[in-house]
Amino acid sequence: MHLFWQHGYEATSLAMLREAMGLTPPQIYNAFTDKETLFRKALARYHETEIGFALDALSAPVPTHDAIRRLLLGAAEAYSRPGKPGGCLFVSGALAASPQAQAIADELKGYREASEAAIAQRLAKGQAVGDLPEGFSVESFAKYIAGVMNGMSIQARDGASAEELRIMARTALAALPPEGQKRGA
Amino acid sequence: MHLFWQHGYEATSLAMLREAMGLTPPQIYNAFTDKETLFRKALARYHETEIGFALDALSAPVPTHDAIRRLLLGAAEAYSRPGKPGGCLFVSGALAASPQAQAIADELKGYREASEAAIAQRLAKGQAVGDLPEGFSVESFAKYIAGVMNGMSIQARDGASAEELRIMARTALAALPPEGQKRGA
DNA sequence: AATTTTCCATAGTGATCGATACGAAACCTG
DNA sequence: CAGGTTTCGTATCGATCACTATGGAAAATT
Repeated sequence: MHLFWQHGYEATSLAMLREAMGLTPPQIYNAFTDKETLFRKALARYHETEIGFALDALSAPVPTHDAIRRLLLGAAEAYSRPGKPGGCLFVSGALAASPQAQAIADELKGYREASEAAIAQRLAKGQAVGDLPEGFSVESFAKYIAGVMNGMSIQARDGASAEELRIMARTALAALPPEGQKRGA
Repeated sequence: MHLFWQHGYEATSLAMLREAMGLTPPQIYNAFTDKETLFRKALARYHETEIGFALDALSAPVPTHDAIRRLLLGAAEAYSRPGKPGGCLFVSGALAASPQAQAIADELKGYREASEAAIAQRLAKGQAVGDLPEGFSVESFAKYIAGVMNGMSIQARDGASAEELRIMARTALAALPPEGQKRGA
């Protein structure tokens, strides 16, 4: 997973994986069928172990502003963990790919779009309970938040520290519209 | 240039370049020495022809807010031009690379860092003339703006339209601090 | 203990990578 | 029109890619 995260799908060779896992080629193919299946297993593991912060943030019983804050600050931390490749595997894994690996690139694009959709859903919920103004486009803002996270992923890859990413996250939060009036307030 | 932009440095094969340029392999190597030099030529051409908006925006004799607005709206347009690969070559060219192509990845990282530095320089100039508050960190905000542009590049690659990118740009601009008092005003 | 069976690492498969050696065609000179 | 030179495309180079067939060692059974 770390190799795919660091070098991307295509640039990670079987020889690198073999050495890192301490397995012989037949062992790898017995266990994972082929390289593409192995990569998908790595994606699933990444989803489970590295970016739980996102689901946690979006499903936490807190006001919408706080949920988005948790999301962005969680990303700042997850994208700059010591000992891990910087950024997000969903971005680094295959942003540009050869025609043969188009299916992999599309799969990662699907993950990114799912993230954006999850943000939009959380914003829509916030709008429904009055955390956000009526005339507010949740889709547009979700695209902004998802885009900022993608940008943080690249900044992390370029060496940005956790603190620098946190500052970027807090700056991005300033674009949120002022908190709406709660119905009961 | 379009092939490198679309598929990245490593995933673009000589066979693809040969077909696209209508040249034989020796012609390519006579003209460009090797693949790496050809890529650097493509980078230079990209810098000259596709992203002049950035230098224009940062050097325009307008208030700082307007300069940053021009920068982000210019990116929205440049990253979604019809007939061109989406996003920015400096991001798509080699975000993740094999160990053999580390030099290329580092070069692109250098371009990204130079962009961020140029933004910081423009913000510092704005702070000097009172467009921005005193206690404002130009480095942090430059990292935010550069990060947003990188994020726009990925959103564009995922199919975001020019209008969607413009909305993202305007949303990002809302994070700018309120315009400071001009000295003479 | 002898024999069979199972398993697994080594060695190699065809394909493709970036890059180039060689033969043919074209061209300028005498 | 002949000779010498230069240019240029084909065919191929060694290396590496993802992937697999095969030989030999270990294990299991009689």
